[in-house]
Amino acid sequence: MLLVFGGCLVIMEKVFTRWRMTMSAVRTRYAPSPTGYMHLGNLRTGLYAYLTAKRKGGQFVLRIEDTDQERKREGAVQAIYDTLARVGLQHDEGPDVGGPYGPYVQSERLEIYHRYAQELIELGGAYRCFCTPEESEAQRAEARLHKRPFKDMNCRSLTADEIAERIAAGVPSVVRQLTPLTGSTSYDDVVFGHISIDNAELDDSVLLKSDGFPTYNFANVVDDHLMRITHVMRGAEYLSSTPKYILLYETFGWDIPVHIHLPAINKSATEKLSKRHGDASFEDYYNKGYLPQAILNYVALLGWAPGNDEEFFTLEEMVRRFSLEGLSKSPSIFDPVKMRWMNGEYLRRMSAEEFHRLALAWYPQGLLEASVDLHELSRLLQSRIAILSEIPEQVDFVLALPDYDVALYTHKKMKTNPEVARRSLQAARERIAGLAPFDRASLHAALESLAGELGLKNGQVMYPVRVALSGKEFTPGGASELAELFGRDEVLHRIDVGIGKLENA
RNA sequence: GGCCCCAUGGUCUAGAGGCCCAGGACACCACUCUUUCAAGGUGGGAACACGGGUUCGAAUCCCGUUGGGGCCA
Repeated sequence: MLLVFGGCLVIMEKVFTRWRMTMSAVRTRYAPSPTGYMHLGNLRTGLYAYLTAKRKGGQFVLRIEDTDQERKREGAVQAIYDTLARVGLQHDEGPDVGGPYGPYVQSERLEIYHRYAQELIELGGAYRCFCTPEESEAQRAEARLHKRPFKDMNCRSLTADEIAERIAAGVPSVVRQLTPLTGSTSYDDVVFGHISIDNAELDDSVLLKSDGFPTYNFANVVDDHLMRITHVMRGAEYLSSTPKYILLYETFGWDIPVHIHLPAINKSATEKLSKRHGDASFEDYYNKGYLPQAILNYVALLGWAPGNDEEFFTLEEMVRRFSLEGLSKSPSIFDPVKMRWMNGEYLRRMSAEEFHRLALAWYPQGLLEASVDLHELSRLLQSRIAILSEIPEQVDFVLALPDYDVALYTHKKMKTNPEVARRSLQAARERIAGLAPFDRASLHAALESLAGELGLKNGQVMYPVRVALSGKEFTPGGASELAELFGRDEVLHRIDVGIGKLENA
């Protein structure tokens, strides 16, 4: 009778918990480590966390996980703020903006972890371990030999007196999670479904290090609970250690948040995105001339699908369209080619003025001072580049005519060779010298009719002129566009150089 | 090695038993437009890892194999 009653209570409590979870506002957090760079997979996790919260009108919290003091880097926190600001993921609470559940930097929460570690020990969920690193290592090796997880049975069974004695003697200690020897722990992940593991398989991992810092294994649970996080989103690498966190929540008697693990983003089937190759971080791409919005958009699509064929979304649209059902469980490979295409697409879709404003930062200094219509140059460039960093190489011929080879004048499809080119250039020079007005349309018309008069194809005149003006095989814009850009004097000069080359060949 | 997870074209994915001899996008190829190259337009090749079940019917459900990833070392 009592058992039945107890069972009812448990069920009621579960129902109540679920009810409370759905009724209260969604709170998610983004918890990067200040390592100095923002991994794209990480950024995506932050994005999804943001979307999950905002979709339901909830809060998005920024927490700095700096318990790994070795990986900490100067200026890294600022870099996190900068990146979030650039992509538009505005946090409601965080170290810089404050909030009711601070501090939001883990290294400033050490007493909190100490307090809860002590409580956990009293609740039987953890124990003090006095083993030296060498002793622990030996035990671990022993456990491995027997294919058993590591549980420090010696320290687990220390009496209160023994513990007090050692503490009094100043023996350094760590706090380890006390994982059950029997039974199993399970939870339901939104993406991966039901995850279950035998408790016997769990390691007694360190919760609090001897230097007083907590490990991720402990801090994430304490903080997520204290910060009222309702939906935990993180990389799938935590999928199999989450049962240990569940155990912690249960021992403390805390509500278990919804867990959402996200598959990794890799470089290839066997390689991860690595910092070394400069292909892993937001900054890498940003500095290469990729647009924050394009990066965010592309990354959003790695692991999430809206359910239809759309693939261009502003952040606001993503907030509206995002749904956890669209998350996929298999890891994805970052495709730099498609990333590049998408960035180009963003470039092409923006207004000419907006593009020009961005392009300005990539023009060589000399060009900014030259008497060249940069608005016009930008217009020529807009459909021809996919990344802003391609601008310098595209416009290098504008300031100075390269020393090119006359072989350039030979083009099969255009039906030109040095002979034809020389004839065309000489005639074009004459025609252009007296042309008025000197603009693209009249230039085009003049060269076109010139071709007719010479009995040549348009390309047989246009192509040599374009080569003479640029000294390059490919250029943004054709003969008339470039001529307009340069102005008469420069055009005549460059054509003369071309004729000179052809005569000496 | 033990445990957990994953599996649609080269890549990102749609697909939640019949609408699928599988749709979209990038990439690739061809054609087209054309004053070069792009951009644009049109078309094309290309996938349900394998083997067993379940079912009238499976890419979709179950089991196994293979491959891959993660965690613990």
